[in-house]
This record gives sequence, C-alpha cells and structure tokens, in this order.
Amino acid sequence: MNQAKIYDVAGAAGVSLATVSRVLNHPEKVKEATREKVLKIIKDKGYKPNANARGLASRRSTTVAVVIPELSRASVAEMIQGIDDAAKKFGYTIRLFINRDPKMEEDLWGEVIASSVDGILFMNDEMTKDIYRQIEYTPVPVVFVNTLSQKDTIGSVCVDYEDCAYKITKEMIDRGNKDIVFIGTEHIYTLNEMKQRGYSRAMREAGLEPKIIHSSGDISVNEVFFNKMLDESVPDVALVVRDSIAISLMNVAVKKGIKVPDQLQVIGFQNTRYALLSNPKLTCAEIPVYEMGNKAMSYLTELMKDEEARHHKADKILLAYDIAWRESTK
Amino acid sequence: MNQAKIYDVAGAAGVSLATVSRVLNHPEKVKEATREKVLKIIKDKGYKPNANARGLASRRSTTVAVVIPELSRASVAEMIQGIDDAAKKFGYTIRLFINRDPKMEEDLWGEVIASSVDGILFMNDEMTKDIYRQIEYTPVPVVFVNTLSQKDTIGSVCVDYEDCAYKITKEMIDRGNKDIVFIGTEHIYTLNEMKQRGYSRAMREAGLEPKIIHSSGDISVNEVFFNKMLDESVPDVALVVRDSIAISLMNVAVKKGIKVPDQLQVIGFQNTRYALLSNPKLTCAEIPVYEMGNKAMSYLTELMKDEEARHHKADKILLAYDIAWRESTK
DNA sequence: CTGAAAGCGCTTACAG
DNA sequence: CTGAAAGCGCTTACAG
Repeated sequence: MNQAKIYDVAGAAGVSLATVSRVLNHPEKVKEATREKVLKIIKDKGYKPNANARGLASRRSTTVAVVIPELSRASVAEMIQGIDDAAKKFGYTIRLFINRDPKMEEDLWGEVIASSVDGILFMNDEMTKDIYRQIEYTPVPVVFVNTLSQKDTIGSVCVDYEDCAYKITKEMIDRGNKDIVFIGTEHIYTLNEMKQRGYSRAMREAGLEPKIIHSSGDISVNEVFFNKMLDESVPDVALVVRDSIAISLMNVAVKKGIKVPDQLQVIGFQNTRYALLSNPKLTCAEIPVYEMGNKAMSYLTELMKDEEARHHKADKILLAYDIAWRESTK
Repeated sequence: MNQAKIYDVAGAAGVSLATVSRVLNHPEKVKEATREKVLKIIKDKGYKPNANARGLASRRSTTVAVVIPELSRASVAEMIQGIDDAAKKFGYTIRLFINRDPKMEEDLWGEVIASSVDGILFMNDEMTKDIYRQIEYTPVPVVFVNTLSQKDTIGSVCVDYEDCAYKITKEMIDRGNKDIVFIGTEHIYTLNEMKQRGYSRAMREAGLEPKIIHSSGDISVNEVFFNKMLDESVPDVALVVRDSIAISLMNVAVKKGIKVPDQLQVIGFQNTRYALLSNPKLTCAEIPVYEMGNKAMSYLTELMKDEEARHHKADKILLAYDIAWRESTK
C-alpha cells in the first residue's frame, strides 16, 4: 500500500515516464487521448509526484519561504491567510521560518536558502545592512511584506504609514484639537518611525509642537505608566502605534473617570480584532493586512516566473488604507 | 557565486563526497582530523546541503507539515511558536497548510503527503470519519494538537476541556451561584462540546438545570443578541467558550448599566491577550497553547525517530491548565 | 506527439 | 575510517 511512483503510472498507462511527467507539467504537449488515459490512472492510483524528486530535477520546488519575526501576533495570522490564498492559487506551498533571535538571522537565512525554496517573503521591522547584504546574495527573489525596502533592488508591499499618520493627525487638528500626543514604543521599529514622522510633520505644519511618548510593550508596565501620565495631564488626542497599547491607555483612562472620547480621544493603528472588542470601540487606521500578504505573494509569483523581471523590477507597492472611525473619537 | 555543491566541498577538502555526507549525517563515523578539515571548508564555502536532494536520497525531509484550520487566530500563532521552537531544537522545518475548505480536505491531505514531510501535526476541530480513514493510510506519523483523538491509534496533545469546564462550573456553584449559563457557538466544535459536557455535568450534580445558549461568531450579531438576552434576564454567571464572545457580552452588559462582576460574572476559555485588554479584565481558563504546540512537536519527533514507536504508541497527552481569576468574577 | 537517457545533489549499503 | 557506485523519483533537452 505504498505511495505510487511515476513508474507505476507509466506502466499501467502503457506509456513512458516522460509522458506521465509531461501530462503533469506540460499537458499541452501531450495528445488528448493519451493525456486522458494517464490522468485517469493518476487519479485511480492516487498518484502524487514526490515533491523532493520534482524539486531536485526541475530546480523548482514550488515552495516559498515566509520569514516572520517572533513578536508577530494576530495581524500576522491574517497576513499569512492572504499569502496562503495567493500561494494556493499559483500552486505554491508555504514553508514557515520564525525569526526568533536577531543574532541568529544569518543562520536562519542560511537555512532558508538551503531549503531550496523558489522565493522568499520577508517580514522584518528591523532591517540592518547585514540583512540587505544577505539578500543581495540570495539566488531566489525576495519580496518584503509590511516592511518597506530601502534598496531599489528589492521589491516590497507595504502601507504608507507616514502618510497615514500624517492624515490622521491633520484630520484631528482640523477638528480643532491641539494637544495631540504620539505614543510609540521604547524599541524603535522602522514602521513606527514612519508613523512618527507623519505625525510630527502634520503637527509642525500646524505650528504645533510634536509630543512623543515611549511606552513599554508590557501591559502592566504600561498601566502604571499611563496612570502617572494621565495624572499629569490629559491630552485631547492620543495617537498610538499599537492597538493593544491604545486600548490599555483607554482602559486606564476610563477607570480614572476620564471620559473617552469626550475628554480624551484615542486612535490605534492596526485595526486588529481588539479594536472591536474594546469599550468604547477603538478608532484606528485600517491596515489591509490580508491584502498585503496576498499582493506580496502574487508579486513574488511574477518574479519567480520570470527570471528577467527579477532583475528589472523592484516595485514598491503601497496599498491603500482606510480609517475606521469608531467610538473612541468624536 | 552559485551555491556550493557537495562535490565542491569534497574537492576542496580532498576527500570523497561520501565523507562529506558522513560528516554531516554521521559525524561519529569520521576521523576527527578529517571531520575538522571538512567542517572548515563547509563553513568557508557556506555550503548548505540541498534539501530536496537530501530528502530524495534519504527519504527523510526533516520537514513536518502543520495543518491548521482557517479560522484560527491569535492563539494559533502562539501554538506555532511552540511548534517551531521544538522543531528548531530537533532540526525540523515547518511547512504550513491552511485547511480552508472542509470539502477540500481530501485534496489538502493529498498535497500534504505529496510534499513528503516526515510527520504531520494536525489541528482540526471537526473530525469526520473520512479524515480518520485518510490518516490511517498516511505513511508518516500524525499527531493531533489541541484536538482530541477518538482513535487509539492516533496520538494527541490536548487539554481536558471537559474537566476544565466542570471544575470552573463547580467552583462557581460552590461560591453560591445558581443561575449559570453556558454560551457556546451555533456551529458545533468538538472542543466546545467537551466544555459543554463538563458544564452540564457539574450543573446536574448540583441539581441545577443546564442552560445552554448558542451565539454567533459575528461580533455585531452577538451584540444585538446579547442585548435581548440580558433584557430578559441577567444570569449570575456566564461561561463562554471563546474570549472574544465573552468580552463582547461583557461590553454589552456594561453599556446597559449591568455591573460586572457584581450583577453578572463572565468567564472565558482561552486566555488570549484580549482577556487582559478588556475592562474589567476577563477571568478565564488558562490554556497552555504554546506548550501544546511544543509538546506535540516533541512527541512527533519521537514517533518519527522510531518506526516502532509509531505503531505501539498513541498517547493522549492532556496538559495541565490553570484558571486566571481576574476582575470579571468576584 | 512520444521515448530513451542523462542528470538533479545527495545518502547509504558495500567493500576494502 | 574511507571511497566507488548505485539509487532516490522525478524533469527535460534531444532525437525521432
């Protein structure tokens, strides 16, 4: 009851294995009658070509690596759905690499390459020169997801977070708010820096002084911190890089009797499911996470299909975002 | 600047490729001096064995398939971390399969097998006889994660949700509550059924009538539904299968002016990050999601290592859980 | 449109 | 402890 081999199929169909292989890979090159016959046997026997043999012989594995950082949570799940949908559509399989320790990055990259994937989807919020160098030497195309490429030899699919933060800030200024703070994280991430730049630009343009606060990633640490912060003064608006931090801030405020959104308006940046489960519901930038994954994978497919393209194209695809106005703003 | 092959390494080291291969796979069979020399060259050249060739020749791919259902979110991310950590430890790579359409399950399983993985981690909350039959015919070991195996030929790593629900319900009864409702989902999942059984048993033992309510998976539908439900009567305690639904219920209650936990206590079942971001913070069963992934992968490793074991062992590993008492209960 | 044959890059008995 | 050789299961020019 072992797995059928291509030989078995060829034997049963009375053709050579070359023909069976062609039926699978270049069906148009096979006479219809032969093709039908072979396909029937393939189905009957439940034949599935061995992926390793296929990969070895064709030097294509129809597998792509998805490299994501450890910290990634809810939103990454959705992104992977997007990637997987596109992958399915084009017949690719996903190999997952979790980039745990930044110091091990080089090793990880080695593994990725050794796994002989046809392409790599790379998500990393802390790009170093080393990484760029590694990518240069990578024999397969690489596309960044939710990460903006700094090199114009590498394509990326992202959202213009700077523009997004700018627009939100400007909108809040236009609505008459002046005391708008930006709450980032202690650790500096590229994407959060983009948001911060957009915020600062909008503030300066309006003649207002940017006010940037760095919070911790830990919920209980933040609670203490926000408590103190709100004791000192309550801003009109807080623009927060991460939904979970925004909600945490809101909860602290509400417990202190500060009215959201009347006294304090809070805006998040991810539109995770948290945003809908908070009370009041969090206004936030609606980042098309699923689409990013989907587009990135589709784009990668193009690069993998076309050797040429890889060296000419390196698109920076910026996806449209929305803003979901909910109860935490007025 | 192409990837180095085993031939290149052998040439540079002045040994045969068999020796290089042995250095990698059975280092103890190679004289130390030779081994050192070869390892140095491997490092210098940045040689990485081609995974496909290796898999084909050895019939082992050091890759495992992780099959998860589409709906999985936050908690699955953590489980995959657990899987990945164990996988790294044992030198395995993860291939991700998302089980989108239950009807396509058979096809998916075909793909999984064709991908020639060494083992399969399977998560599915709706097992059918067909699936069990497919698994019987699978040439590599399969382990269920967060899914209880109904067959004693298939191992699984899970939590005893029935026991967990029983204990929580009993505790709430002991604390003097009588009107305890169980809120499940319209769609029936095996794990939720386990919870329901545990709840019902505890209620009956105390001479109380179980009260089971089925909510939708959609937040806004639920809000309308809960509003009506709470208009009719406010139970002492609501035991809710999913954190997000529990929080949604809490938010509706709070908005109606019902005091949580004074008038209504709410308990969730997953301990996702939502639970810490709700206001009041949600009491819930603390399911060791990371550990489940980690244990399942470790266990799978044993089965993959030992042909024998696979046919003798089919452990049902039930992990210990905790209950995180927070603000939504008194 | 089809087949015979080489080759993909490894691993692993087998001999020595 | 090491090497020569067969073989893993496919794909793909090449020839016909």
